[in-house]
Amino acid sequence: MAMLAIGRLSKDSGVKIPTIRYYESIGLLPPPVRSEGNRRLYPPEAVRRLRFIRHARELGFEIDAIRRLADLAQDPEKPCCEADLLARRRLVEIEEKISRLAAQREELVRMIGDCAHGRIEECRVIDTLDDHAKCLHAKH
Amino acid sequence: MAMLAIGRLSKDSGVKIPTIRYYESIGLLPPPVRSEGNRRLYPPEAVRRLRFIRHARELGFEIDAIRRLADLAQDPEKPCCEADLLARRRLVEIEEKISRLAAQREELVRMIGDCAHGRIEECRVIDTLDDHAKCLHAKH
DNA sequence: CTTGCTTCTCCAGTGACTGGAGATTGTAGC
DNA sequence: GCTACAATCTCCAGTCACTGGAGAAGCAAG
Repeated sequence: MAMLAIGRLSKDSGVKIPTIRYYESIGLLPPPVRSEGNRRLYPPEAVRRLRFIRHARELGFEIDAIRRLADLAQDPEKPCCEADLLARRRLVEIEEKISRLAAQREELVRMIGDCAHGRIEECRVIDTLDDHAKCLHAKH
Repeated sequence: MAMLAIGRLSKDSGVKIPTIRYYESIGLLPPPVRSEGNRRLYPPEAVRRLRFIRHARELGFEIDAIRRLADLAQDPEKPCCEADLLARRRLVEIEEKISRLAAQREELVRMIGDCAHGRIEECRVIDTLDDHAKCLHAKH
């Protein structure tokens, strides 16, 4: 089986070279064998592992969670409740983030809409920032 | 007028003491006068300025933007188009973030819903992470 | 043999804080 | 005045997940 240089692995997986090295340094990606000239040489499976990691990152999982997910993926016999739990946890996080952002959006829209585009003195944007009591929602 | 110690300012503004010192170090908050014993002594207006900053942070503005907003707030005669622009820019950012999160949410919900809670081998969560082609949307 | 590409290691920077160590200052009670 | 104890001081390191630069070495083609 043909081994891959880091540049090739990077292209095939969509993960940048420094990031691959970073993942190795934190133990997320196992250290590969080296060539005589000290270059990293990866087995073809590394592409799959890195794609897995990338995909999980794109869904916003933290490195620690990915470590666990990736370990689980190696072990087909285990029950999948932990994977499920991690996914649900991430989902809760996402929903919290969305509602926080939605509250921010609402207030910004109101600030911008109210603004008469005159001088700072009567600017709703500055005015609202200046006095939190002028927000409809104190939730953010 | 009574000057405030940093602990008092912190309580009145809702900004933690180390954060206040940090804001000073990056030039967001002007360095206050010092007591004989080298303690920071703030004028009462500092409370308002810090609340302004906190409110803007809660709306997700970056420090650089807040610097500009806070400077504008000092100058009632200026036109408010810059404040308006900064707010609109932040709004666009928020909307982008929300749509990215919504896409993540959608995929996670699908992964979790499809999962039969059996072994990893047939786990939809792991399976989907493993093969991005199994996502409906490649958008995240 | 030279040119240019890839890779190597090490280190510093990002943003916005947060917290700890160890020293000093201020204050309240006795 | 003395003793606790609280508040504050400075400096530095850590957070998270990378990202990029410097300078050196290896490698492939012409």
